[in-house]
Amino acid sequence: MKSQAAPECQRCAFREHSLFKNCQHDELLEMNENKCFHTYKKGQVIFHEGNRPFGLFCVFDGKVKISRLNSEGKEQIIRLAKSGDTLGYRSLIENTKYTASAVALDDTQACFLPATDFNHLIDANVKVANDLMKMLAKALGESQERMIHMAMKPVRERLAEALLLLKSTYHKTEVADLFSIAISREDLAAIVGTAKETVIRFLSEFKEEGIVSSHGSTITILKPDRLLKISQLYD
Amino acid sequence: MKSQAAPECQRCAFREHSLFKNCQHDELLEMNENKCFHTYKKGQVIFHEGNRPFGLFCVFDGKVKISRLNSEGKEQIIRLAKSGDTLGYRSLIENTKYTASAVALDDTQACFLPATDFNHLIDANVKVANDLMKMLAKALGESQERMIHMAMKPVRERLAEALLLLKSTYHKTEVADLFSIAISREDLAAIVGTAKETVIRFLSEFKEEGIVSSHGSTITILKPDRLLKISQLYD
DNA sequence: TTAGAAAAATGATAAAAATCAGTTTCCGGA
DNA sequence: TCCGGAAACTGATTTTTATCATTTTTCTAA
Repeated sequence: MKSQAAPECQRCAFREHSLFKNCQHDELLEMNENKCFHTYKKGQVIFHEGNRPFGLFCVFDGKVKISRLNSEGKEQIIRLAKSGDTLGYRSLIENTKYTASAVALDDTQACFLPATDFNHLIDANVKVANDLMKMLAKALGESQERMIHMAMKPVRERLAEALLLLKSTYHKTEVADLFSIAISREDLAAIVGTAKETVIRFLSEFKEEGIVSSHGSTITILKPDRLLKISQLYD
Repeated sequence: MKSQAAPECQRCAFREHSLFKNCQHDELLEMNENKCFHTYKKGQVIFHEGNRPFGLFCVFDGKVKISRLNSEGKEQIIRLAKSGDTLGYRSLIENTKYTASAVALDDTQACFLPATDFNHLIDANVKVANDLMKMLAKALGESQERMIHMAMKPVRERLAEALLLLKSTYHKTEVADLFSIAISREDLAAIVGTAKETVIRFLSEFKEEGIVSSHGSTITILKPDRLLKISQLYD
């Protein structure tokens, strides 16, 4: 991986769709001064469950999973983060320890904004505070939706949903064609909330039905519309 | 049920533990002017999934379930609300339709604050806005926790957890003794996320083990500590 | 290019939970 | 207090998912 220079906040391509879209120019300059640029190899831990948060992470490049392990070592992925997404804001607001860990799924670059700067920003800029509030509300809605799906939908439908989630997280909209992703069956099972063998079995079904194809760990979605229908069977 | 006069916000006993704990006196007076007091019989709908929110509800007396139905008519309870709790704030902030319905579990009284007043309040009072932000963050944490438990914990443990949730929601701390609650097995199953027969079976196990007792729909928790242990088996 | 390890895939079986079909208990009103 | 409907409970069975064991495929690095 070639090392890159830290991107400047005021020129960051992802800012327009991030929490910082309503920052003023001087605020961006200050943020840019105080932030700290980090790179993480695939599989590396960005922060760890139980630790105290000292600031906010903002993903610049790569993908991140936010997940929790239970006492038996089974993992559940809570959400995925991509460029422009922020990590750790909930613990920061609640002023509690991290309740989940963040791990790079690909080689990842992220900026770190110290807690004091973050707090100062939301105190100073009402627009940003409002955007943060909306972000929380949106995340809450998504989390409740997910909770309900865990309780009510069988694995086959949750798997269809998970594949569509991956598509929407990873797909570059410019590319019109088929969507492919390399993901371990273990990670996929940790999103769906099931065992990896069960994921493999339903994936095999999807393959037989011509909905997806696969080679090694790479899954190609052939018919996203079919997946959508499957995921909505009991809505 | 004897009809009561609408309580005054500025004297409301639940205000200290509510979203409005940091309201100023004049704000409370104005809120009191603009609010609208409602009473609901047990089982009555307070708001309905799919409808547009026009304001915020604040429970004065009684208990409320917030839940969703799937296409097969199966219900999942998202959360319970009691005196001092607010309903509908997420939809209001996101400016979207309700994604769940609120139904009175007992005879319930609630105040309704129009959206414009609510919005005006959080624009005018930074403390309230901050409390709202913290409330959202807390709710998000709880929702994620619940999602993870749905995915990772078996029914027996989720039932133990649900019984403790009911205890913490309904129990008046003054009363030191045993906690009892009348709740239909159907509602209990809708909290746990399982079938009512399954709830009944595990309740029978708990009874055999002397952890709870029951008569009709009333469940008495004899050994809350045992429930806590059971609920934490795989944490 | 090929050996060996890791991950995907498949098969067999066990465990957990849902569903269906009853029976018993509870509770409110005549 | 007795009757009837509703809800709690129990049992039998099926369905769904997890687990364990094994084979096959893929990927990597010598």
